[in-house]
Amino acid sequence: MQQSGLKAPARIPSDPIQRAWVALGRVSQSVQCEVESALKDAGLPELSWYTVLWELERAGTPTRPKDLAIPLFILPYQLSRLVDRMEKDGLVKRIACKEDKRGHLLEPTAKGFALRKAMWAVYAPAMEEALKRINDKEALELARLLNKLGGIEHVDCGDKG
Amino acid sequence: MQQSGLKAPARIPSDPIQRAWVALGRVSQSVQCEVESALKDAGLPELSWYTVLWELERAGTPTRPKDLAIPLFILPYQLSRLVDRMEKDGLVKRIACKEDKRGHLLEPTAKGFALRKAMWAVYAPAMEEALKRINDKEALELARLLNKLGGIEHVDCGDKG
DNA sequence: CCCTGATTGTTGCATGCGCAACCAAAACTC
DNA sequence: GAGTTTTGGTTGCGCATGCAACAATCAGGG
Repeated sequence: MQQSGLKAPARIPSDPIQRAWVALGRVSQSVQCEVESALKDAGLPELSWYTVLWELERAGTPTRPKDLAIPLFILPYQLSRLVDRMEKDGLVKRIACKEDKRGHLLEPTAKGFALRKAMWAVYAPAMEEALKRINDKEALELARLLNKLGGIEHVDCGDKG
Repeated sequence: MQQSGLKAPARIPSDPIQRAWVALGRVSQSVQCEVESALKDAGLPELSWYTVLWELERAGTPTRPKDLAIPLFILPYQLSRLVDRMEKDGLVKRIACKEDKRGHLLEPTAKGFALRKAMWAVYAPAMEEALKRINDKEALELARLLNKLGGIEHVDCGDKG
């Protein structure tokens, strides 16, 4: 009396999958935390602020929130409030959008540019430190596996010099 | 006039390191989100609740918060409030600790056991689904690289049957 | 025993977040 | 071009979170 083998869609993840899941959760939390701490200790804002500033800078031109929300993996209302805070701190400004009066364009201020640069000066070494246990070859292999896992294409992360 | 090469501690992460960093951030967020959504859609609480219940169940005996906080990568005040909510829902109970009157022991209730089981029925397939793009061999390699990166030893993640 | 210091756990407060409702402008339909 | 739907973005509310201060107990001297 053999079971069909087609009915049961392996409901229990294999041990290797479970190991990968656990490692992913713990290690990402751990390194994320390390870098965030470095920024906080330097009296700088959190990484999401950097990412917004970096995306705006990279775009090179005032950008709609909706065009930022997707690459940032962020929900519209999250971005809305993030921009609220950043605008209050004078890092970005909302400027009117003539083509679509519902929205607006986001543009970093001089202070915004300066802050991104200051953050990178802390962010970069912190990233280096957090990932120091693997070498470049391992890092590439790790990135490859992660991207295969997530089906995500390559994106830049920050300043190159 | 050659630079010493000893002074400058590579402050800019190499491209492979940056790629690994970005991939780690995005992919971990993405798969974490996927699994949390599955639980939410099933009307179940979030993963941290599962993890607490699982650790308690795994211990097999009433356990001090401090002995949970470390393996859970959680701060004492976070655990304190998490237990508040779980206790209010009748999933765990705080029982007096004779040896140390400062603290107490945590014990899952019958409802707590049942909930963990119900969550695993959703959690396991969701994990499987979220990680389906890699096979077992790749998962092992991924786990190995992540653990090397984080310097973290193996831990179980949940029910095996 | 009393004093000091470390450990264990909780809490007040301000801030942040998720959700669902909401508004205004655009786009589409007839 | 009035009516409906969709899109872009914000907001009120309740809950969660981080931080720093706090209380209570324990442990180790003198």
